[in-house]
Amino acid sequence: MVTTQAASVLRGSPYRADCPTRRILDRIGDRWTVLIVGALSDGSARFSELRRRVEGISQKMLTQTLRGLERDGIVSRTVHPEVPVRVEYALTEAGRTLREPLRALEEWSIAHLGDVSASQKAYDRED
Amino acid sequence: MVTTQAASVLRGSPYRADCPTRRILDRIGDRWTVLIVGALSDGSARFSELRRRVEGISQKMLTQTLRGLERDGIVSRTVHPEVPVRVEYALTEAGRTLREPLRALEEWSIAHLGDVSASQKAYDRED
DNA sequence: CGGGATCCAAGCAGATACTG
DNA sequence: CAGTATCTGCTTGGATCCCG
Repeated sequence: MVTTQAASVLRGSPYRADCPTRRILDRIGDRWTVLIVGALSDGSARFSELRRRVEGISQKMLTQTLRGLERDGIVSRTVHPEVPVRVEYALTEAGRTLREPLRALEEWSIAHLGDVSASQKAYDRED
Repeated sequence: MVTTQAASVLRGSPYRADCPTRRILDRIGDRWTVLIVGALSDGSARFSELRRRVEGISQKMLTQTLRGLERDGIVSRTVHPEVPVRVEYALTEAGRTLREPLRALEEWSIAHLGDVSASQKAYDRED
């Protein structure tokens, strides 16, 4: 989507496809972005190290997500032309400022995980 | 995945599939949740009103997302058995506390949209 | 080591038709 | 009005192979 529909959607009010929040959410909502930003919060890391930190991610998704983050200026990519190539990834300044809102979300998650789980169980039991 | 791998993943450190943040992100990252929560921040609304506020959403996705949010205890659903049925949706207490972290994310988006766009253009131009 | 390219399966989401 | 049900296309993402 966001192809032919995009044009017609652009008319609208808030909560629209062109809304900045929407743009960012499309990025951070992709399941891996937050994990990668989190993994890089401790400091820079190379490709294989990231792959180990973000357990469960495939090589394809790691590459793809990193490209997107690099494109958005959230992550920097540095190639060291050594014998076996070494590539370092790190948060940019913008990336570091993103940690705060993400942490807020994480704290909410931790604080409400119990409530959410309980609510889910209650919902599934009846109905 | 998360099937056979899940067991082996459970050993791990942070950034795992069972991590609370991950659970929440799977929910808010689904493209519509944040928009709906935002639309309900102004107060309760009925189905058709929500559909108008969150422009571009299909009836199916609105229903589906609302069910998920109701299950998570973030949104409440009240059926008024009147002549034409009237269904009111509103944020629960938990839902209201979620507005804050989401707003933080939104503010970051607005603050950095320019940087991100510029970075994207620069990235696309070269390379 | 750090990917790029390709193939393919599963799930997500839109359009449409029907219901209490 | 507020959905449910179904059919179907398209995207997402894993697996695999290959390259500098």
